[in-house]
Amino acid sequence: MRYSLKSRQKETLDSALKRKGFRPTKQRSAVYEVILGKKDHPNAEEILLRVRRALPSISLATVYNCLETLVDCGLVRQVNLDRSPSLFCPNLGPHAHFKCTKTGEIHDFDLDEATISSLESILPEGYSIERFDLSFIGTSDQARQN
Amino acid sequence: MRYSLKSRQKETLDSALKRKGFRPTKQRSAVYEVILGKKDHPNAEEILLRVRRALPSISLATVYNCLETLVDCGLVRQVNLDRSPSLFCPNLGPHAHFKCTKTGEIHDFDLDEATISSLESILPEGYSIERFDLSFIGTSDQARQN
DNA sequence: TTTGTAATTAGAATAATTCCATTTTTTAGT
DNA sequence: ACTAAAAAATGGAATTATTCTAATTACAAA
Repeated sequence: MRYSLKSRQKETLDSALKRKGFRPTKQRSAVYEVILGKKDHPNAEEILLRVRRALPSISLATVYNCLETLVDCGLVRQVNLDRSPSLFCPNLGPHAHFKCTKTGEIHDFDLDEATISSLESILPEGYSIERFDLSFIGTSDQARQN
Repeated sequence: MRYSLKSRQKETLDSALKRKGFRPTKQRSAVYEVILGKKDHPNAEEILLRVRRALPSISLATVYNCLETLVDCGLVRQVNLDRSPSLFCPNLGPHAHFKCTKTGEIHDFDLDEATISSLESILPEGYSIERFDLSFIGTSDQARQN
């Protein structure tokens, strides 16, 4: 393999930033790495903790700034379930979220083309969709698997 | 017609409260009336303003308390779109929300049985659904119609 | 009608996020 | 490389929605 995972990530990041006219910085890169590094749904505070392992002086304001930039670039998705803090998610494919009311766990479920187009067909003419959020709230008997 | 709209509302409210062991109060009744009175999606602050026309001394804390009770009784639905304040909605039937990024308007779209069951079939065995939220973000060329 | 409990109230507290002013970094042009 | 201009990072203050607290008031069962 010619390129490591990290160097491919870096290229993705840099080209996405450049496309939007943003500058590459080590903070953005560190935040991006942290989000890709673990397939869970951390919030800004948790991301701060993880990023500080590599970049001890980064501030929470910067984490928020970086997240905003990454979301703007389409590299990361922001998820809001009820009134709890925003979560950030590396899964860019179309998917739904399931939140377990017992454990607080959040699971992703990929959506196939048929489901997506049947969802989008709910809206009549004249509505154009930028994105949609589908989330389920309930309980699951799956074990925690982070 | 034997009963006015309001007296039927009052019965619905009182029996739902009683079923859950909550007491009927004029504040709860006023908040409920306000939410049913206009088919839009007001937030707590806006509900406070509207309720004060009938009950000038009601406090914001009470509005929050009443809303929590009404949601708990299943009389009203709480809607959270991105990070903006919670909205409250009298439409109890299964529906999706559409938020227009240009006007901020929120429209409801009823979901039929087929759509609902196809949505629910996204989750595998072992997941039980208490509720789900489906919201679309985009633009619409419909005129504001509140 | 008392009496215990629940609900309302005003204001303080909290939590997530954004804003602001300053410093640091990055980039483009020399 | 050097430097000016623009963008980003930083720490702390400010904001906003919401919840909590402690005191008062209203309800409903006996």
